[in-house]
Amino acid sequence: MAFSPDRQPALLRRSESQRQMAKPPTIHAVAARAGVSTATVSKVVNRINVGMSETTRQRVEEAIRDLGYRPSRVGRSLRTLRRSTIGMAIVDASPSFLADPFTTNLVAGLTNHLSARGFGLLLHGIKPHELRDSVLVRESEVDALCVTLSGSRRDRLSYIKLLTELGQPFVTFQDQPVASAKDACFVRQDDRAGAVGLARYILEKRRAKRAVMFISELSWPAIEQRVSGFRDVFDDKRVSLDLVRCDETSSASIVAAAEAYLARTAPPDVFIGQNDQVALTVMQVLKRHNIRVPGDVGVCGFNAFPFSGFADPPLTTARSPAYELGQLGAAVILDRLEAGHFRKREHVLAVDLVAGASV
Amino acid sequence: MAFSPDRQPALLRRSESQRQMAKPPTIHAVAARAGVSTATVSKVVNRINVGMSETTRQRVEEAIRDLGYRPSRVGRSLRTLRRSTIGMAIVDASPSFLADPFTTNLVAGLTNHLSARGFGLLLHGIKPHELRDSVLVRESEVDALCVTLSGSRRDRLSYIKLLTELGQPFVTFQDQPVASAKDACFVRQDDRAGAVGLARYILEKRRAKRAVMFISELSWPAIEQRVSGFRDVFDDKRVSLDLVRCDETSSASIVAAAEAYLARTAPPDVFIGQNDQVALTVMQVLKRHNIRVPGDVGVCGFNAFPFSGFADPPLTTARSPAYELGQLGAAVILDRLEAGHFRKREHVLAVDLVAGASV
DNA sequence: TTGAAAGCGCTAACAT
DNA sequence: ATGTTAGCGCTTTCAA
Repeated sequence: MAFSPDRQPALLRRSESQRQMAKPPTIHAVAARAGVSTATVSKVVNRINVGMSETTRQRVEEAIRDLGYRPSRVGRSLRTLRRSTIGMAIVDASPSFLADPFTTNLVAGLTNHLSARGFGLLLHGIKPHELRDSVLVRESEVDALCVTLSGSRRDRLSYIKLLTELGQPFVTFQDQPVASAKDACFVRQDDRAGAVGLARYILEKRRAKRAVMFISELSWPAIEQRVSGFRDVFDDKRVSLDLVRCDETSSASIVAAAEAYLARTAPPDVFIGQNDQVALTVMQVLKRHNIRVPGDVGVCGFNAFPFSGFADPPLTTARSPAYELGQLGAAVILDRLEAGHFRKREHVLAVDLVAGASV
Repeated sequence: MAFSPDRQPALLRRSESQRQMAKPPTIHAVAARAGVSTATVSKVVNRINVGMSETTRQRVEEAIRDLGYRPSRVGRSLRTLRRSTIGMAIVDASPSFLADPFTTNLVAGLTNHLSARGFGLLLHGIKPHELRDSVLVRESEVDALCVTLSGSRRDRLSYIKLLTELGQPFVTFQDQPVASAKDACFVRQDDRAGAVGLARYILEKRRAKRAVMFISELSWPAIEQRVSGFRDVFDDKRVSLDLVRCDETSSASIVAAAEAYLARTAPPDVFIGQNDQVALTVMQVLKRHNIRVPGDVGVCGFNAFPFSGFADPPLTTARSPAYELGQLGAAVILDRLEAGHFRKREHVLAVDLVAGASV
């Protein structure tokens, strides 16, 4: 039965105009060439070799090689209702959402674990107000979702509600468990305990009455936990804690905030950065003001990213197991897909003190 | 016609045992609920509203909302033969392949551009010898590929040959054009010119007879270009250039290499890092040896990652437009998909000198 | 203004 | 040991 050109759908006509785009061979082409049925080809591709003659297998493999056949994951997914793909949504206002070493290592841990098991990671950076309209939410294309959220507690709850309504399992990183999210798992590190450890260490090393912490304008759950950890220890010991907000993705903004703070008050006893980048930047400002670290003031960061140890002095900080969190999240979600439910609602990894020489 | 349970495929049976996994509503469910055909639902979903009654549209939208229907991208892709997904393969030996700020910014630029246009980015970190067996290569699941390659020129050529044979368009980042790759585009920055600029700047600022450059064990095309740029200028002015190899992903390895170098010879006039991390780490080692920068020796890096400016002294380096490369790569590949061919074989972005105070 | 129907590439139960 | 067949969810042409 010959098709008249007009009967062809517009889409196919368009792609036909793309000369380079020779249509890739399908399982039918392989079957025809090998002189077998598509079912047989499928079995060879999927290594279901029970009771298949060696010669047939070889003929099929030859045909696959000759034609350069690559099975279409789309066809398979439609049939099996599995996509072997996990979506990762990083909800962040900054276009350089991937610039933070924490996120970066998290994603690396995720992909490495997933890749090794034949799963792909579909990455999406999403602006906070765009989550509802994002492809990941609007359309169904992954087996499960991973998210790192930002914004106020209220915002985050609304995102979690939105995700829950999708009816897809998801893992959130660095967020507190939410009971109403039934098919979700909360993977995080113990930021609070990490901050408590740092705070105690600081008070061991030096007498302190005043501390200041530089944090981001955008609220992140992990940062709130860190603040709360510091505050608990400091309150107990009657140490005051100022909070200074800045755009932590911009060194200029951190510098400006530090300069402004130093202009308006005498140096405190301790400067705390919400992460290492902030702490190191503040340390440079202190140097320019001839304020010695740790002589005059102490400085500490958070995350222990690789080069924090090579600052001068080496930064006192806490090691965030970001890569491990990513791996764990991947493992947890693959297990969920197998078992049909999350075995635990929450996983918490420890944060260890890294004693530098800046406190 | 009733199905006996036994007739159900194993896969469906298995997923049935996953109680939480209620099968998501399909376009048929929506059609049934709205009392229209699937064709009509499809038109509503895709906003093809020509000649559709307002009431029908509303009924359909209501049904969509009531059921929480999300169109399946798999079904659509199978029909349209488009996946709206770009694969990104980062061929790197290190499991923390995403840790490098350059790569990180590249990927951020890619996803941001793609996300905004409804495309997803499927991320895969791949070990050099595993490319041939990776899902991205073995199976067909994306419209096009992006790659950053590593290894010797010969290795890279073999990867490019492999990718060419897939019959899929691809973009490589930071690699030299290869004529035999017909349906490929080479997007890179002018590393060579960047190095030439740095070398000239160094020789303007100080008399130098000996330079040493710390580079990675694994060969990267961009690094080769940088070496070649430095060498050209230095050869011309009779400045010697030693190359020292180390594992640039490990600060311990950089430190060890620097210590070993200093133990075996007098300090040279200039230390060059293949990137900022290497340069900053070397600078710390110099400090510990009481070798002043830039008093005794000059130091320069490459990439100008955000915190290189806050080292002490601020690092002299060259700004790599990694984020822009990612955006450009995305734009180039989407255009290829539309036009049917790459309009240019190569795109080169400039690398600008960042004069710090370390030279 | 709407619907019927074909078919995208693949898998797996069942028949042969 | 291999083949037949139905159908996964969707889009689009053409008919009504």
